[in-house]
Amino acid sequence: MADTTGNTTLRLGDFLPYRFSVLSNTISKQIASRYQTDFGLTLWQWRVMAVIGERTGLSASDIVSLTAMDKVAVSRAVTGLIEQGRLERVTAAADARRSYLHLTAAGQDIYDKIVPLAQAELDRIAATLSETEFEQLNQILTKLAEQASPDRPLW
Amino acid sequence: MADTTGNTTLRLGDFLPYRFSVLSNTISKQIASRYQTDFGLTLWQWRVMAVIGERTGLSASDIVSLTAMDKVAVSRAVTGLIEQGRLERVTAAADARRSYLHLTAAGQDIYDKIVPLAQAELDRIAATLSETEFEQLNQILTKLAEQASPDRPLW
DNA sequence: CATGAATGGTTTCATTTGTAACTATTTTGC
DNA sequence: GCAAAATAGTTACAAATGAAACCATTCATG
Repeated sequence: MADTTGNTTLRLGDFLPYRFSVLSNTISKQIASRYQTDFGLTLWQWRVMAVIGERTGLSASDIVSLTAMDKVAVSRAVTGLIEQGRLERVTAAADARRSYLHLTAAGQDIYDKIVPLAQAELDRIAATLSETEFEQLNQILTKLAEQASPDRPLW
Repeated sequence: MADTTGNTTLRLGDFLPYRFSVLSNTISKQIASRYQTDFGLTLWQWRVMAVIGERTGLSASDIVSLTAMDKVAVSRAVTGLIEQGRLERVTAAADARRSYLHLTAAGQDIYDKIVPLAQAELDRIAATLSETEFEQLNQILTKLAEQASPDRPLW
């Protein structure tokens, strides 16, 4: 406590939220550009595919409540995927407002291609860290995420 | 290794880059909205102020090379800050292309208000974690950042 | 069983952001 | 000392994003 004014100057480059944001955006952009050039997918389209690939038949609003995407983003991603023939929509018999989403064969195809790719990205990240650090990071993220948005179930 | 196809389905909600991105965006949005409502600053305007507050007289391109912002973003942020009377620009005597940036009195004023606020945010984050976890996180971020963009000096 | 509220999803419009081209000035190489 | 390349910064335009209004349908209530 060398500063009695309370106005220590802030070192932006050391400031955790800033570093966090920069790093996260760097990683996201790399991933996004890869998915774009290799598969013509936006990050959000990929996220929608990832959710449906994991559990088929969910509706758009299921995706909204399961992820951090908002409904407009999901709607647009879904529209794009359908145009690309990678997703199909089946109106629910019981409720004409909602529809269930499924990967088409083509969709499943690239899903199967991307999953190992995503796994490889994760491995690349993990490789930078020791085993313990990797676990620590996951734990820390869980804590921070709970704190940052206590309301939203993580999954 | 229960899956011999290689196509383990991916759990998006557990996928580190995804979690990273969601968390970082949540935090950034909270901060941004605070700075916006309390001071009428965008996140980028604040970042420019933070850099200049720390070291006065830098040029826009110095900021670009020091931070992860690109030159258009910096240019726009600087323009905005000048319009708000929080930053001033002095063309360099030796080189008419560049100009040196300084906080005005008004700028210094809100800088001095924001710094403790930012500090408080950091404390709030730190409070979620144990002392060790906090250090671990910083170390891990450093490692990951080096890996993610080996080129850019951290500061 | 009709009316108002709620839900699922899309569309519209304004704002933000990114890319590329551009102006002005300075530097480099001959 | 002059043309070509480089640098600082801005502008113009396209694409991405977010907020709010908007349909259509279903649910809840009297």
